[in-house]
Amino acid sequence: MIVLIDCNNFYVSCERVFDPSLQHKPVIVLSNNDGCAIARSDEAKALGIKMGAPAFLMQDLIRKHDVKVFSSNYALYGDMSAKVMEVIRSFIPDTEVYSIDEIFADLSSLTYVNLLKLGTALREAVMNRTGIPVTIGIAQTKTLAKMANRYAKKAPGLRLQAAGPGIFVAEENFQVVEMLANTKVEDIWGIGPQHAIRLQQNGFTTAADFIKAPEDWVRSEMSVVGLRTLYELKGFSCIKWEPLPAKKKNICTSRQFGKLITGKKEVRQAIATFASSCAQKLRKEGSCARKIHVFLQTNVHRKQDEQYFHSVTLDIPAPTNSTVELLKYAMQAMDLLYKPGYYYQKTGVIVMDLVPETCVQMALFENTNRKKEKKVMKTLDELQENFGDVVRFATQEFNKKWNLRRNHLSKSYTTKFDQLSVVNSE
DNA sequence: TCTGGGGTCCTAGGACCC
DNA sequence: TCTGGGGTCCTAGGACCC
Repeated sequence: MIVLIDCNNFYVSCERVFDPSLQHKPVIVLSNNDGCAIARSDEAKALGIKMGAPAFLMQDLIRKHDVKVFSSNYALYGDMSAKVMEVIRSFIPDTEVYSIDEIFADLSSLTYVNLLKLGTALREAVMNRTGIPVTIGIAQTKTLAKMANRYAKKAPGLRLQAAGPGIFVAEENFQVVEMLANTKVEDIWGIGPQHAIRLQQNGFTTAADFIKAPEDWVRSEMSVVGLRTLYELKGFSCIKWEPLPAKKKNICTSRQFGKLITGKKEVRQAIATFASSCAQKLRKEGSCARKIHVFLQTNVHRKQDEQYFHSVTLDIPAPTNSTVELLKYAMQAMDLLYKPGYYYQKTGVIVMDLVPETCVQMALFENTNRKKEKKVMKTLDELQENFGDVVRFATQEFNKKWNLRRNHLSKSYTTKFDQLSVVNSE
């Protein structure tokens, strides 16, 4: 059996841990630039605030209902996530971290356990040790566990058996049947809006309908991905178990600007900053890139402006994770991309075609001193690790005009000593 | 004035090879 | 009058996830 543990309204719950006065109040956390709502408390959802809703359209609602608003604080959420995962692993060693707020655990190595009791114990332990509320779904496969988890959250009135608060166990056949019958196709993990429409058009409304669909039809309409989902729902595991995070194949850093920019200098600063961030992420992964892709675009939502969407991909002769080299190529790309006269809103750098740094093929005419450069990068990473963003390459500059808006940032409770407040005396 | 930022996998079709 | 057959690699685009 597979367990899926999912943190409830995770970013909001993190903010609540450090400010208990936020309990029972509508709270939302905004995306970068304070753009859209990306996490909502139950109270905020009840007010009709949708996932991804733009903040500037909700100003009245926020004022009227005194919604508490936060800029996203990823350093904090990352730390809290690690703590939650640690608690889970202390119960079940075989786990797969699926996202910042979700973790799968495989129970097959455990001898007989009462699943409902296990779920209850997990919820209580995570709450006691981290303050984060979680929901638990237990079933035969990952897809079914996902569904059980969702079912525990969304359909409390319908659950007949095998449920505690925030838990649903789909173990016996009748429990699975009940869950499938009460789950719509669009709520199945792996079925997005496009496939949901196609399924509905063909008379498949619920998961119980979908499970009866002919396999060759599913294969031709939804490819092998859809077929895997179908098998998973029938109780046959066919989604890979990945206990260790796989190495990334692409790494991307991109942002919208705090305000529209036009100048080449600002665009250059931004691209340099993102390229340098990609280089850092690459070194952390232990990978080198063979290609770099840079894109630059205007704001699609501003119909009155002339639009510009362009990108360039450059091959890198010898795979690298050196900031110096990546900056060089990023600047070449930037010169190809930038055209004056547009109001730019967003740019980004993607490093692609990654290879492990241990098996990097040298270029034919090597002219950089790799050993020396590696030392410089190592020092740079250590400085960053210990003191934050204190050293930069000249092109990045300081005093950015286009910095993110983060007007509602909570304190860095877990990462900065001077902002620490005593929360938990455990 | 203001609309996120990451990722993955699969498929079809073109280019190219013998 | 005739116009092969089989393969690989790469890329763009679509669909999905959080």
